[in-house]
Amino acid sequence: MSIKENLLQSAGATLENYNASEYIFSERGIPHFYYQVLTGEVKLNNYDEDGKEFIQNILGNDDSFGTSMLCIHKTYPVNAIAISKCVIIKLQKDSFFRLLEEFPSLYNEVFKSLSERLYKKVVLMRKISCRSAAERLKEVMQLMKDEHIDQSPFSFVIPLTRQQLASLTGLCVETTIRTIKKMEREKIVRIENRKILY
DNA sequence: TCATTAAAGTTAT
DNA sequence: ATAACTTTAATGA
Repeated sequence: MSIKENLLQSAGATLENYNASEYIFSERGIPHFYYQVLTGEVKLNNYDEDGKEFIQNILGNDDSFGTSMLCIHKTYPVNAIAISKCVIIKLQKDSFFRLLEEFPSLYNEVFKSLSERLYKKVVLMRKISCRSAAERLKEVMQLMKDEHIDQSPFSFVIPLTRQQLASLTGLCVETTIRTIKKMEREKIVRIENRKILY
């Protein structure tokens, strides 16, 4: 779900380097660019009044982000922050829309990608609301695992810290840790040198 | 059932 | 070294 890098380049896109924890854009900012991850990982998040983080989404290789806000001229409802060192390709808003005009097939790509995002968001929201901690964690892990080919038990290494898992489910870290431990005892997950296998 | 606080051990920068 | 993450335990809503 991405636009070819060379196509973006020819339309005038530029590469940006970010270090872990650097902001790419922040909440309430005005969208000016189409963004796509080349390497590394990016999270979309919010902080509540107490400073507690809620992660909306984690993006990786070839994922685009911030696109929906570009189309509806509203300010960003989230921050975009680099999780690791990463390279982001970004294209000026006007150039992005010109590119879509020039290559209508891209419209389908973008449309499909946005729809997919929306679908997953709805599914995730339903799964993490009104459920026990263990169920929330299991559903989030399952959703991530669904993206991968190998569905056999314990084949999927959860690519998140317990902190991030907590921020993604709205649980506190301690509860997350205790629940994961319990799930290990119940053979739902396996833990190998601190990595969670599902 | 889960959040919060505190305290201590471990890993990453 | 220092910050970030992980873990355990006690306490309370």
